[in-house]
Amino acid sequence: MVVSRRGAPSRAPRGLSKTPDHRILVGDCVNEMSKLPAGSVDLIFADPPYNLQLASDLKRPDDSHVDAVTDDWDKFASFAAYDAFTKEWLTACRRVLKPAGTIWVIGSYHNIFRVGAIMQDMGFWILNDVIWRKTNPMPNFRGRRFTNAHETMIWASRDPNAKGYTFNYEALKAGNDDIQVRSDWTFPLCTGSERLKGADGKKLHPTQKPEALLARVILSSSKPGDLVLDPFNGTGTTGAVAKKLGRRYIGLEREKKYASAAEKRIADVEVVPSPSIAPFMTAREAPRVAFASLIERGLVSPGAKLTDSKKRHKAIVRADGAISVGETVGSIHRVGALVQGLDACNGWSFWHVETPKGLMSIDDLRAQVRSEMALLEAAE
Amino acid sequence: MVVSRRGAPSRAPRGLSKTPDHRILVGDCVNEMSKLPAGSVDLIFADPPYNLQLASDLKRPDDSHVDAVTDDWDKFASFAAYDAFTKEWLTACRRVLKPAGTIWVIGSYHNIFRVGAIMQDMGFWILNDVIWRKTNPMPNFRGRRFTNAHETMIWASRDPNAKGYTFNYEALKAGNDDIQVRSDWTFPLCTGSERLKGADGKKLHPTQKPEALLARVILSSSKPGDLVLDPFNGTGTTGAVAKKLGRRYIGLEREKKYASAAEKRIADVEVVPSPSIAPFMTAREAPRVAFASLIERGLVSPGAKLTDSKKRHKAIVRADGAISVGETVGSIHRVGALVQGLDACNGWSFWHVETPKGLMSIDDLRAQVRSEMALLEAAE
DNA sequence: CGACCCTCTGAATCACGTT
DNA sequence: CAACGTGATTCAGAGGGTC
Repeated sequence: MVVSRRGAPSRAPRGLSKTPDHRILVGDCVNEMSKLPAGSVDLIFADPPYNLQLASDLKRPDDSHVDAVTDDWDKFASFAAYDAFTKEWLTACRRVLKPAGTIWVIGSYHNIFRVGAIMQDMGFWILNDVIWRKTNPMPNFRGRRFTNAHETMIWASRDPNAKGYTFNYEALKAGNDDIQVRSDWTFPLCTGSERLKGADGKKLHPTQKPEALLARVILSSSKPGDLVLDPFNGTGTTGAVAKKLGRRYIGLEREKKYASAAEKRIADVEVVPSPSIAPFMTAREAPRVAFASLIERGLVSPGAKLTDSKKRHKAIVRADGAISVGETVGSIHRVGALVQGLDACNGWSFWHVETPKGLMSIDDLRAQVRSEMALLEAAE
Repeated sequence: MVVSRRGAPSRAPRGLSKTPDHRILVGDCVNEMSKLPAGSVDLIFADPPYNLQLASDLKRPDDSHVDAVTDDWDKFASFAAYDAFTKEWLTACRRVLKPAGTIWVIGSYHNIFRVGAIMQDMGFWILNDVIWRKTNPMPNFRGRRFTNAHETMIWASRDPNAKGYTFNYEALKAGNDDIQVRSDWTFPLCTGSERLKGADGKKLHPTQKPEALLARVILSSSKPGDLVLDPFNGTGTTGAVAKKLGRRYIGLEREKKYASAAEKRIADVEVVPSPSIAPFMTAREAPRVAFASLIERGLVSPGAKLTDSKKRHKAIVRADGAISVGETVGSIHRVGALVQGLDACNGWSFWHVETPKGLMSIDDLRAQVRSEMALLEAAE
């Protein structure tokens, strides 16, 4: 069972749960989503169909059928049909998404501009557009355009100014040689043994995405135990990677052929060892330690002298946990800002104290307190 | 005299012409375009306001202020207002464009989806979307998103199935080591001496584009002697590059300050004797390979054990590309430094992994990825 | 003159919990 | 719900000064 390190499991224990952790529902995605509870999904990944043939299976806003894409008029008619289709499934997605959930949509220039504009109009808030750079794109045979070597993903929160969405910044950065991950990602196409084949030995699905792409999506914007939904399940890449990474999954798929292939695929997936995906404590999430508690624990004495690392500024520690420079009294942050003439300052990293081992930042002393606290908690 | 490559001069001989080859018209771009003859322009490059929306100011971690775009021209009341503005200038552009002319529009995720959808609705036909990958983007200071490291350009013809638009495929390919030019281009920001400065020594314009970007746009989709138009002239980068490459130019600019600076700039430009493409097709950078990509490519598994060459230290590989020793999680470099009690460590040479061929440094695995990438690129 | 260090800056939708 | 206080957070490159 996947458990967050700091508290309750994010789902019911397996024995009590009536629904499996990974399931594919066969049917129209809008219809299937209508049966799911609102605000229940942590992360959505959607790879909607975007060729005009598929759009032609859809209906115009006036409910008439679009039956051909042969002439220009119908090309524009199918834009309208495509927009209506897009609004419909995005509306259903927005309903099932948790307030702090986020959604990824992938597309090419044929559809991504329409999708992006509609998402903005619906109230989604774009966090990033991310480019998948293909290392091995299909060349442009006729030499009339640039090689179409990328696809675009939109990553958005449900609402403007959504608070608390998941972005595993520190882990991503650590996996990227300590440099923050950019909005352009480079991956090869899904080929070789990863590509699902039909009975005829041909590729089963025309747009199967590489697992590496999904892995970065899921690792960046969800936590173990989270519920991931893919309204256009296809070969189940999202589900396979979600399971591998310890996330729960619901895939929606209209065609039984794909649904059953995906089910087999997901069933065969083994979950990676849990330590390799366990959440870890980031600086942001670390428990608060007041400066006063350093004094209470005897790590800093009232009356001690604080300086910055270059000893340009001095402050005196008060018994109450405030510090003073001349007549000025305030928190480590406020006084640190004041002496530097800045609006803000992180007092923990700015101020240092002389110790037998040399000058030490009070942040290092705080780390001592935190590790003591962790030991105490473990002993409980 | 500048002539079209394939025959007749594309304009009147200089002695008879009343209009200069390179000019800037001061005024609202829609109004100014209404005075130009229909179907007279070969290529449009447009860098419209992006409609950036956050008013609150952003600071770097060192508390310095980020000089963002806060100009009035980038303020719109709503998406609807921005859409109306976009439709207006695009309509004017479409009128002045020749039937075989093409248009480029650059933007970011704030506006490009709206612009693209409107272009499609108006009947423009998208030929490519092209990504400008910035080598040196501004980082994400708060660590809440991916580094916004690219902008998107839409390249479109006036009509669906437009015949005879200019695309200098062979020349581009020849200038790119005989490989088709892809839809993702890598260039640095416009900085240093190329960046126009005001009297105060600060940047004159907040959004000046690099000349290398415009050079590739103009070289790819226009011919010498062609008329290039930029409805949002700004500092005149489009005009300067157009002149350098032997194209004619009309720039439209509302603010006199920018118009006069651009006029001086363009006047100083010398036309290159025979436009050669090679200098603009910058070499591809050596690919940077992150530790996470070894996992993504299956060379290292999540949960695998890393050791140093003498097997004194052990670490576990996480799915996200970080590694862990006990409760400690971090990059290969940071954790390598920690276990050795050092300030720094090159994780690539320090950590090894057990393979069928014996203990192998992860640096050797990285070399494998690099050679695979080189092979794939060469095979394009 | 090079090596090294410090400073500055670039189209950016860049917290969050408590009171 | 607004105001407030704490405190977490950056990459590449240009340019200038010093040793």
